[in-house]
Amino acid sequence: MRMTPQRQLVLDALLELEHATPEQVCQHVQRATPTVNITTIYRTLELLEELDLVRHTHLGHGAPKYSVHEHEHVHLVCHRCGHVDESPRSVMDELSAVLRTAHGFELDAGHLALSGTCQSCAQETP
Amino acid sequence: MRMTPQRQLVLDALLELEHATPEQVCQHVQRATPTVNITTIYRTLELLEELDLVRHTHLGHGAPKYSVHEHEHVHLVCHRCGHVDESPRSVMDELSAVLRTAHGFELDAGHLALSGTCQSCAQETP
DNA sequence: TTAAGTGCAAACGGTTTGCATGGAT
DNA sequence: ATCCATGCAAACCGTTTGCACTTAA
Repeated sequence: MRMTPQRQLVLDALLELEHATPEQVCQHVQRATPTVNITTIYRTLELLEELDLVRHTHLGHGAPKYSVHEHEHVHLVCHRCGHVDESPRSVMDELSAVLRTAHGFELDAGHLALSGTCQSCAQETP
Repeated sequence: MRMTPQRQLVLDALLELEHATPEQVCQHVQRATPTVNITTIYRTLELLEELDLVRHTHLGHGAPKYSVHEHEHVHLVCHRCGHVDESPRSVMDELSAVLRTAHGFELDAGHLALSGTCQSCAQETP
């Protein structure tokens, strides 16, 4: 693999943006180098993910979010306001164990988000 | 609301198919009535969801799955083979309580799937 | 001089919109 | 006469593909 300027830019963007859609990564990269094409963003994200440098999470609607593969956490998406909160992975430990024994299922807590109603939205309609 | 033939067909399809994408619902409906347009499927699914007769779940990639709003369960999606298993909602009770106290987050266990590796895929690469 | 990386355009799957027609009240 | 529901076509967003051009090994 060659660490081309484009690839470095994508990685830099992810380090800065924390969680970003391919589209957002592209915009960020294009501020520095406007010629970079979104196709390259997609291809680079796929590559970086194969190298385990990057992960993506499906938040429910629309495009997935990419982030550097560190500090894993669980995503809590509010389906009313769209706000995304985070919780340490450890909150899933118990569930993880249950699913393993009951289904033989190895949970990957980071990959899919949890959906629900966030605190402030829940207060609006008590 | 008027229960038109099209709407009844969509509801019937969901009762029969259990979990289906809008596309799959459409194909099923069109076997009985080929003239029904996919736009109507989308509009009807949205309507039925507002009436709480129907729910949709994001399984990660591609189109969401719709089902009649009964016997709620958690979806376990294998990100290797794509297989979807189900688990009773109660497996999330503990997590649900933790998220409520720690984040004020009201978990909606049915709406988003859990991602991981299913039993048979896990055995292939032990 | 071969292979990998890129940009561009075009296709794609899934979804939404605008608009004109049709039926039920 | 009005309004809701439908079909159709076109636009839309996010993503992937094919292909030609470039560049580094």
